[in-house]
Amino acid sequence: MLSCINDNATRQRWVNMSRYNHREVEPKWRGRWAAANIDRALAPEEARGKPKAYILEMFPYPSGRIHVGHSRNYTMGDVIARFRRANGYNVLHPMGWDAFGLPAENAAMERGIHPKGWTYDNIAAMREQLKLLGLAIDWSREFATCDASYYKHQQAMFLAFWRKGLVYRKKQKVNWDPVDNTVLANEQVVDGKGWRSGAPVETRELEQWMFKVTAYADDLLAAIGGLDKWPDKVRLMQSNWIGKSQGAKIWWDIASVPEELRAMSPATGQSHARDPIEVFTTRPDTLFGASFLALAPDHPLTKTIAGFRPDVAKFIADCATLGTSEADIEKAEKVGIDLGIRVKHPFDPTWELPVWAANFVLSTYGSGAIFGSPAGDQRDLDFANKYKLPFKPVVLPHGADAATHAITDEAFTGEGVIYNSHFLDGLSTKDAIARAIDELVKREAGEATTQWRLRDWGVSRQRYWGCPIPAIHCAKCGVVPVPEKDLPIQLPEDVTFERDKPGNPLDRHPTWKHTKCPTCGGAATRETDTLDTFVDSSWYFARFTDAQNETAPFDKKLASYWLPVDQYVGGVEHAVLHLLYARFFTRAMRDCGYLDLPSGEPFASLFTQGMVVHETYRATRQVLKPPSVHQDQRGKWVIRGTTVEVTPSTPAAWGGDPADVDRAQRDAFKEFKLPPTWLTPDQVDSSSRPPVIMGTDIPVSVGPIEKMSKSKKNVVDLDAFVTDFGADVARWFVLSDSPPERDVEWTASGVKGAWNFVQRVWSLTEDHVEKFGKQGGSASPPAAVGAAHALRQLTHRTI
RNA sequence: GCCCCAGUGGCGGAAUCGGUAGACGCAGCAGACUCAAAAUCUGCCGUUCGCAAGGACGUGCCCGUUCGAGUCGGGCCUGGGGCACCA
Repeated sequence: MLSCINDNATRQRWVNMSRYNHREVEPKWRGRWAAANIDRALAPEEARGKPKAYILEMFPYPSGRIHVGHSRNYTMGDVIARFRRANGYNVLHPMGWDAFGLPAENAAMERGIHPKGWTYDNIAAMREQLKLLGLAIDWSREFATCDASYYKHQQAMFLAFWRKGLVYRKKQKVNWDPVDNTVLANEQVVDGKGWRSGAPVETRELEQWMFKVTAYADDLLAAIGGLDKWPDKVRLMQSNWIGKSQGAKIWWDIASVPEELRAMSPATGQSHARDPIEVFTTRPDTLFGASFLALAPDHPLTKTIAGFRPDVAKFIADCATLGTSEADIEKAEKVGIDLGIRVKHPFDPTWELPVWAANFVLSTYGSGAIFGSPAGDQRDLDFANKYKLPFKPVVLPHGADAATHAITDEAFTGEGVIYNSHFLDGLSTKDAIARAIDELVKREAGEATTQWRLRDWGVSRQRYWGCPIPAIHCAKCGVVPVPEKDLPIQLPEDVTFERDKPGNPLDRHPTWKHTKCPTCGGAATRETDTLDTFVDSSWYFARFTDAQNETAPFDKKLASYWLPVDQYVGGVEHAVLHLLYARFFTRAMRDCGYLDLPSGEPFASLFTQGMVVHETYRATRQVLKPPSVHQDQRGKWVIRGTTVEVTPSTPAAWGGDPADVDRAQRDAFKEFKLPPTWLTPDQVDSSSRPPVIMGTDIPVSVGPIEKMSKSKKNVVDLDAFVTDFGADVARWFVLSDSPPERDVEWTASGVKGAWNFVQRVWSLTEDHVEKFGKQGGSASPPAAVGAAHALRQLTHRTI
């Protein structure tokens, strides 16, 4: 934008106009930069002493079109990349596409198109839009994760992880839609029902592929301390997610069980009628306040009881309709059922406690069983009160009187002095925990233990549009890896997505899964699960360092030169999962010999940018009459002078389908309904209050200011904006309007400010050139196409 | 429900150690210049009472610590992100 104008005629024209014409300037410089190839990262041996700088923004999912909300992330990375280059760094600033995922299959199902075509079409459109922004990106390294040339390396790495013992198979719960006969993602479960079928969701257990993230739990936690260029909030979220807690395992001996359970137990070996129940607790100091044991609905013992108790079976089924989302499970009303088992208190064998199943106990944490100590835990207290289970307080807050302190509706979760607890009386919370564990060990009723919240990563997806898992199921040899020479296992393209053909298209494909066992040569079937798309994004940053490599995921030397990423920029919504998985994957790649990176940390510095938000607009429901409504070129009924669609009501004289009515009859429509749909900002005139539909006086209701999203239609399309105002206005606005880590609200007044600023900068330079003329060599170095020239422009840009 | 973050004029925000709340900017309004517009320049710009001088209130809410709180402590409220199959 500050670049001098070398072309005299053009300059004269603009000076006369005295106005910055982005429609000429921006394409011109984009073309020059592309021709000079200034954005190409240098190979290490070319760099000759330049320090490296790897700048990366979280790569986009190709959902369709880019709106100005997306542009902030890339603009921030772009500014850093240009600044580093101007400072003499060898900069790697690449771009690619996180291209596998559910939306492509949804589009395929809804519109009868192929996920592959949909995805690559979107990529083509979005690439052109991104280029309009004039980003300093090394496009020679572009790839999409759905390219077989990318995922074949992912398959090879999967096999390497498998050999290293980081891959295993395990039963996992999934959401099952009994009508569509398909596995549902959590977002596809709405109020406990499948989003398409509306049928109550069931949970099923499937044998799934797992990555052993917990093998690195200690290191993933400890290394957070060294990530000093990460935001504190992200480090805290990661620590909490890994969730290391010290506590105790306690084994509760069985006192009595229902007759049916005793009868079905074997005389020797493991038996639910005899084996103690294991629970994990961080508060063994409150053991004397125990009131009950609670098991997860899918605890093995609960399931066994359900075998002869229909009420327990129904309880399990009811819990299953909540789906697998932890948020849904914990928000549900706390309910439980007495399993008819009694256990002995570890410190007093004459004290018997009931064993319940409860919907708030998670089978995925600890042993899937807890002991309830109601006075010290709100959930336990609510549960005890609801089912009239007796309890007593055992922690006396500092300053409280033991004679009068009582717990009714509100638990006391803080620290204090233990009382009502025999040998623990008078101890502090901390001392009582140690003392209780000593006693448990002495009585062989428990032991100290470390518990992690972090679970292993289930990577199996029963979906088509993902990376095929390179495994073969053989009746004789079991599950065997695909030999590396047979990679890639490519997705078949002749698949169908009709709704009435349920399940995974890979699984029902007539030929694809049938193959030979690589071990015995007998008939065998391929694994039809594909990998979680988080796997694709767990190593793409390494692929960018050597994106064209055909024989390996990347050259070890190149990856070791560029990694770690010096500045990673992305949304805080990825603060836990994506970043944690990438940290795991990098360690796994290191330990499988792909990478020379002792720390195993992929991102040295992280920045989480704020969102771009915008007002939302909704049409207010009303009925319109014919003159204000007409049919546009596509045959849709719209409000005259707008693109807002309305629904024709059936004419009074005709009772059939409106689509069948002939022209004359259509003109006879008496009424059109404007439903309360979301409206895009360009359909709304927001200069009047209340805002109205553009070109009409129909009022619009203004909704909350939200993150720009397709579903709320509060998006400003990038193409149209750049055509009207230019990329620099868009870039300047998203950078200047608000601190980068905070949200920025896209407003007309903000755009005007950015526009005025760009104009002012332009006229400043224009005036300068007019008054003082060009300063010969210093303003325009002789080697105008060389790096010096580019560097000078970038310096100007960066100032 | 649990974990994390944010709340200050019309808007973005500033106030670095507890010491004049609203720097700076955007938008807006008024004026100058201009045939006119744009650009530029000047002025006004938290709410409220007042002719004015000046006063009162004011940093999401309540309570506390302090001579003094946007800032420190406790308790809330609202909005946003995440909760392991959206990406």
